[in-house]
Amino acid sequence: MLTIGTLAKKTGTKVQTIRYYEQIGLMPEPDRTEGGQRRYGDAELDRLSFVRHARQLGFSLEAIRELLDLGDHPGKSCAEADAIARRQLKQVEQRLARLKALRTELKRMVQECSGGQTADCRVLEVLRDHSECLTDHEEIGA
Amino acid sequence: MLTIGTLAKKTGTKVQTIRYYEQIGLMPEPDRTEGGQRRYGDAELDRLSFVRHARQLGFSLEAIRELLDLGDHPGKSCAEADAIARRQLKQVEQRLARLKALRTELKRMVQECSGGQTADCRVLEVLRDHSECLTDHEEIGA
DNA sequence: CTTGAAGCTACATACACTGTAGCTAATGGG
DNA sequence: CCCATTAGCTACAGTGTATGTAGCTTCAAG
Repeated sequence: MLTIGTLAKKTGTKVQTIRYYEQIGLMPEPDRTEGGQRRYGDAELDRLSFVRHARQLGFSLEAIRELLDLGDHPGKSCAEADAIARRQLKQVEQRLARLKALRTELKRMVQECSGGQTADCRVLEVLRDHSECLTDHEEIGA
Repeated sequence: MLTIGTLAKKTGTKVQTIRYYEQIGLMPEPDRTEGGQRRYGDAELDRLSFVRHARQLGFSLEAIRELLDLGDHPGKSCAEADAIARRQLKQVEQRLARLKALRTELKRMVQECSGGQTADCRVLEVLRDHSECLTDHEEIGA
């Protein structure tokens, strides 16, 4: 039986985050000691590892909820899990494209800064005047 | 004199967002009509354009606050603005690198899915067992 | 039996908005 | 001048994904 702290260490999660996952129903309510402390078994360790790994791959908690549910029904079609993963891949590719445009713009901004006074600063100038941008970039909220 | 709605349209911002920026002190308190409605001039239009453009480039509101402050003092050294932009560029490059690793992993996951039952689903399997990953990826919170 | 680490709950905070409810002002047409 | 519509107003709650804090309790080792 693992304490919450041990589980946290084993999965690279903060203790609060585990309690948060429990609160939103992503992790089950575990057994408790007489004193009221949480104790976890291997099933919980596996589940939390799955969650953390999926989070590292950028899946939302909602997507993870679906994936967990699919995993709980071994007879179900794999197609849904595949769709979720494909959706995620697409999102990642979109973000990549946007970030690349941003990098270009930022690089240009920084390269042109001559180190003088802010009155002539290229960084501020570029920010002031969008028309100077060579690329499209619409990053907000990504 | 522009209404908040016109300003919103011209800058591609939601009306609420403009009021939010005012609330957090990023935009000044504008003049009001007798009836209490906000009216904006060109200075505000410029300022908001600057803010939105910087947001599109991924700068945080805090960074933007600093940049605005630098812009208000034309005699100051450009170095600070440059440092902020460089910091931002570095962040973008880090995110790019991480996203590339993620894409690789997700692509592999999706390619291997044979479309059978979830019991044999490669997508779920990969998520279950981190050791199957070929690349490092530590995306959370990016 | 004591001590100190680790656990507990409940609540606040972060970021950058977005949405809602319920009301008021401004504007254009008849 | 009156009415309807559009746009504005405030105040507050909610989003997602945690993280931090205060003040208390339990557990395990010595």
